[in-house]
Amino acid sequence: MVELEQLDAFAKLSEESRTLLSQGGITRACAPATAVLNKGDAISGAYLVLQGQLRVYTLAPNGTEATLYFINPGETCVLALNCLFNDLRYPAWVQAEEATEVVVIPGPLYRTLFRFEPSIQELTVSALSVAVFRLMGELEQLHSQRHRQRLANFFLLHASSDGVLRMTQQRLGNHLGTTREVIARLIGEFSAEALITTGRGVIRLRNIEGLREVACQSAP
Amino acid sequence: MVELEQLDAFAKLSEESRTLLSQGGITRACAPATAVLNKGDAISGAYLVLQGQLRVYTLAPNGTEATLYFINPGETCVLALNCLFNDLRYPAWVQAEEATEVVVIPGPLYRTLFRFEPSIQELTVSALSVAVFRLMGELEQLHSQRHRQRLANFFLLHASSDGVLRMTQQRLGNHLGTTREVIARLIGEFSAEALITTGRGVIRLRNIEGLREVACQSAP
DNA sequence: GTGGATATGTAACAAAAGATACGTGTCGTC
DNA sequence: GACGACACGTATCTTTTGTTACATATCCAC
Repeated sequence: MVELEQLDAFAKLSEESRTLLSQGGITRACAPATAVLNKGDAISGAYLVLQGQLRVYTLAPNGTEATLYFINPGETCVLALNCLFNDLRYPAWVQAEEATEVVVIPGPLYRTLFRFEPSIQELTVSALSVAVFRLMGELEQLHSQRHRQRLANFFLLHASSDGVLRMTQQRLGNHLGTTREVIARLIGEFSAEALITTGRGVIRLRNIEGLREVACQSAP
Repeated sequence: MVELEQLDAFAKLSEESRTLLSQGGITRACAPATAVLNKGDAISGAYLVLQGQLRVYTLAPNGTEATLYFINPGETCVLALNCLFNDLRYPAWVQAEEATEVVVIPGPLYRTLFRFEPSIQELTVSALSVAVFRLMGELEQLHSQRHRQRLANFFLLHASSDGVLRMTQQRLGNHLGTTREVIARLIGEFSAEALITTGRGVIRLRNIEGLREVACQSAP
């Protein structure tokens, strides 16, 4: 588990700020699959993930979800930063993927730190930058790729190093913003092409190169 | 036309920084419809739009464009900021929509200003924040709305106050990330429903309320 | 006004994605 | 081992979007 004290940005802080942070930060544990934030929530502070993974997603009126991005240990939630700096309500939903521990740094404290600590400025700007890049990449993909490509991509990105991905088709659909049936169809194709094998709640990648080809092939 | 001196952030700078900026900023005029930046370009500084409008878009392998966002006077290009702070190549294309004037603030100068001037920190963070919000909105729309809704939305957002939008169907297609034919089809529908009337290179909104309904109706 | 460039209308078809409706398989638990 | 909850497979149908292929219309320059 990552401790607050181990984070890069923390190490560079002044003694005073470090004390402020240690005393002012509120640690919050989130069980897997529980809601952390909902659309419209007021944001009390900056969210810093220590352990686990948060998933930020949208929920369309018809009920289909779509993952916007993940927040990994050491990263902060940019949408929360946004809300802090611009006094807005939270514009999406957040869920804990695994058992997750987050530190909430109260807004006033964060603003103070931002004002005086270069390393916090750095952290803020770079978190926002990364988010812009990720979102833009998503947007570009969504415009130019079919589900087939995006699914192959998802497999390659999220499988563990031994080529195994533990995830149900329903959840895959939620990530890509489509339905289980569509995922099943595509998985059927991939299976037939011997790119993967499947089990209950698990995908095993069998032909990484082939999947890469699918993920990269340009539109017709 | 907006002068550098009239911008909010500029007014709050120290005398010294103001001099630096006036001397270090490079003004660049861009004719309408010309390329300002291409994917892969190295970025020499922060881009600040004084006049006109820049359009940031992606170009899929099959040639279809899709607008990511617009940069209006007084705004900066966040992707350029990204590239500056993270030393990356530019990840998209930029085009001048109208006759546009931009100030390029060289990277080293901008970094210095960012380090010492709260108003520049503010500007940077808020530019990034706004971008994150816009991109997220786009992403959400793209997941949950059909072309029909998105087009109605585009009409409402981009028509002048008297309900006129001067834009060809080809360009509408480029913005929404689809082809002219699809736009023509939808425009045909809207026309038949008396929501709009059309001319060569111009759309006239006839029933704003009706369009709003189309734009807001939730998925089936 | 003629010609070329540009913009639009539209029909017909193909492909992708979404919706509906079941049947089947697998797991844990009682 | 019987049950229910959950996960998966699949077939069919509809809607939406993308493609192809022309015909027509408008504008500008000469």
